[in-house]
Amino acid sequence: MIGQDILTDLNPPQREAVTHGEGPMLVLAGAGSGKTRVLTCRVAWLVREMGVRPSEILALTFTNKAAGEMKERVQGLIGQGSALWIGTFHSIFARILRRDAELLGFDRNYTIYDTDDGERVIKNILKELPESFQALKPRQLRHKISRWKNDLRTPEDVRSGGGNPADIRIADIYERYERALRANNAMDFDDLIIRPAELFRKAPEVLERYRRKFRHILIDEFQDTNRAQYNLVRMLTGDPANLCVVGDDDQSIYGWRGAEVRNILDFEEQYPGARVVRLEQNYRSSGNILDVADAVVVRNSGRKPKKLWTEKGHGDKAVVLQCANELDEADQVVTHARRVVDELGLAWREVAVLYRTNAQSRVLEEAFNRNGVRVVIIGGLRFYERKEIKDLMAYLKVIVNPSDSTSLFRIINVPTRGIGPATLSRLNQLAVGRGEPLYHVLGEADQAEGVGHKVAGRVMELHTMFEDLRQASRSASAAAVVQELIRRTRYQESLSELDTIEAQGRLENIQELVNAAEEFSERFSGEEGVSCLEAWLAETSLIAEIDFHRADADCLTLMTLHNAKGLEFPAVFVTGVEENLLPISRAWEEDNDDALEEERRLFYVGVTRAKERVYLSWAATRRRYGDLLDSGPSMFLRDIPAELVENVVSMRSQAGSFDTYARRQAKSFGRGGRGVSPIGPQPPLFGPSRSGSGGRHPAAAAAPTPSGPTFVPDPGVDEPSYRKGERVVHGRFGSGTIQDVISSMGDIRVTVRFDSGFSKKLVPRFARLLRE
DNA sequence: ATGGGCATGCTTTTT
DNA sequence: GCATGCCCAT
Ligand SMILES: Nc1ncnc2c1ncn2[C@@H]1O[C@H](COP(=O)(O)OP(=O)(O)OP(=O)(O)O)[C@@H](O)[C@H]1O
Repeated sequence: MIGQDILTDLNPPQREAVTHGEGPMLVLAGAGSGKTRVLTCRVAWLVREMGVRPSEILALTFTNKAAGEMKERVQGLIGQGSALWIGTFHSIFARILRRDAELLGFDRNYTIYDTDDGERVIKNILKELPESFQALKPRQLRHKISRWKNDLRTPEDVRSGGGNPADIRIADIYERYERALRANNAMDFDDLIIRPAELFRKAPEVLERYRRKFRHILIDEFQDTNRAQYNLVRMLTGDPANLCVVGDDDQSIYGWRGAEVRNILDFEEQYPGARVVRLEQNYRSSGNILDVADAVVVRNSGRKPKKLWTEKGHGDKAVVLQCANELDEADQVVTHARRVVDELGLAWREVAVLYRTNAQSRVLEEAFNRNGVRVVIIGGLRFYERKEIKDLMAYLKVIVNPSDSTSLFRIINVPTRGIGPATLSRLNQLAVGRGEPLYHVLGEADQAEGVGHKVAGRVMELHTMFEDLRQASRSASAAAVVQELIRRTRYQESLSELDTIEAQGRLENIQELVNAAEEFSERFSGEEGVSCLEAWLAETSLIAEIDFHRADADCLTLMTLHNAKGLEFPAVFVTGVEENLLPISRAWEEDNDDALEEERRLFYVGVTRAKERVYLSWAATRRRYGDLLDSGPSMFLRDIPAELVENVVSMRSQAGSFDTYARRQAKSFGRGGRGVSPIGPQPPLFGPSRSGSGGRHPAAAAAPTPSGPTFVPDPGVDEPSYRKGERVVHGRFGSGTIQDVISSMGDIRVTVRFDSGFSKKLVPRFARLLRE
């Protein structure tokens, strides 16, 4: 039978999806059911059996790593594949944009700005605005603007949309931001999705070209596409739409960045006549693991019901680790990781430790290091976000795109070369006066008013260097340019002279960057009209930390739950399964049930990464912002049937409850030291266990403590009731008036209108509100 | 121009 | 609690 080898390892519904002919198709299925495998095999099938040329297939994945793996596997099946367009939305459309950027008023060599660059632009804009704008935070502004862009709202839309007055002011900043990016010949991440749609509208012939080119479009992790991405795909698909999307609404975990689950839920309406394939057999996890994950996610409303089954049997129970604090938790995780590696005969690379926030990684990392276990941490401070790396990249961006003044500003005096703020402002004045980018006046620094002879000379020297490197970059490899850049800026020397441990680390990173450039240069086979350096910059701008993740070193992996999506490990630890952490407390934001549901899905994603064993750990107290936070087990743990779980209570946790008890006693009786009784009452495993946190916040420290000998704290005591119209003071937001009081899920939430004009929904228990 | 000292904000997740 | 960023003194 033809195509036999492609279909061999597929079950009947998978085959149905792989061999589906023309027209739209949705593969909607739970975790580990082989969706990604379907997509890969389908690409191979289209080429081998349907006569589709590789260059006519567009496959969109969530990460570059997933794209690489898919490419590799397809190549294995069809023996070719370099012509395939497989990549992330961002990298594919960055490429498409590069070709026709001129039609949008950008140059082909445009720079891609990351969030940090975007914030710099906003900071610059704020400098030119009156005092009343200065309280706005660049970070939040950038986030807000990004959301608007993803929702396809222009500054005009925001202004006329009848939003609150604050937003209308911010629309001005938004408009300036867009102008600034254009002046810098730069695009941010959102532009990479929005601008192609703009291009297609402006130049229908370009759209037509790509429509004809991409006869088949396939999308993985469809539940995490946003509105702009959906729109783009909609434009590109013909009629009938040869569009195959694959996803799981239960794994939608990027709502906070604009992803729309509705894209997948409404697919059948949007593409009438779409074939829907459901996969129900899970090949990854044992039964208990699936049941644990299901028990939590089943509580979500508005999901497409689905039940996975497995041939693997129940397998091991999930192990719930109750710990005293985050240090204890880390020790427990290490101990059990050792044990499971031993019991199941695993390599360290087959174990993953997951957490909700990057901040949790530090304690875990240290515990593993102490115990001689090598770990690799994904995320947190990313390689291409380190200062020394960003500096060098900024030079390269200027070489490729001289209009990029944001990058030029960044490095014009790094390492220091005597071009101080005064010089800079004069140069800038000259440039602005001429309506040119800063770079253009570097060569004539001696013409600028008030710039000394010596300094002007240095500026012109810098200009010469840029020009030389620009010249060289047309033919030389990226590696050669980087090396020459480092030599001429004396970047390494300037670091070595510092002679600190920190500088040592930075030097190593620079070496690492040179290696990366070399590796790329060897791989670079030449693209029409694109230099090696340009191609390398484009790639590095869109790289994610997870893309580096390789299975070669035998290291245990530490990463966030988000980064774990799409991966699988024999043993998985989901840590910090506590109230306020998973689900995370969002006391400072608008509350809605959607957020809680997304937390459930995050838990679901984490648990379903496990093949054989899953551990769920929680700590009774945890240090956060330097405050001690009493949290208690996550509500998710309560949803798991007892028979699926094995409970382990750490030694310190047993002793710790006594400690806590003693501390409370000491507090309420005004005595220090430990209690006398060696046997403290045990706290209930489930149920509230909170108190005011200590630390630098007087409001919290003033919380009353329970006085009786029973341990169960009285939740009413430290939660004074609030009334509408009452005046309160918040540590950060200042004073305001209570607008509304609601109680939901056992929490009291108040809406406060602060005198500064902002309204916030707050949970008084966390928000440290004081009465005025 | 550097470096120490202080203040601030941050911890939700990232292409 | 930590990291960054700003200010001022040198
Ligand atoms: N028909 C099959 N027979 C045996 N194993 C399979 C089959 N289909 C998939 N698998 C295996 O099941 C595991 C999960 O597959 P895959 O990653 O494609 O699932 P997925 O649906 O994309 O998962 P998730 O949504 O959780 O990322 C992989 O190890 C894969 O090799």
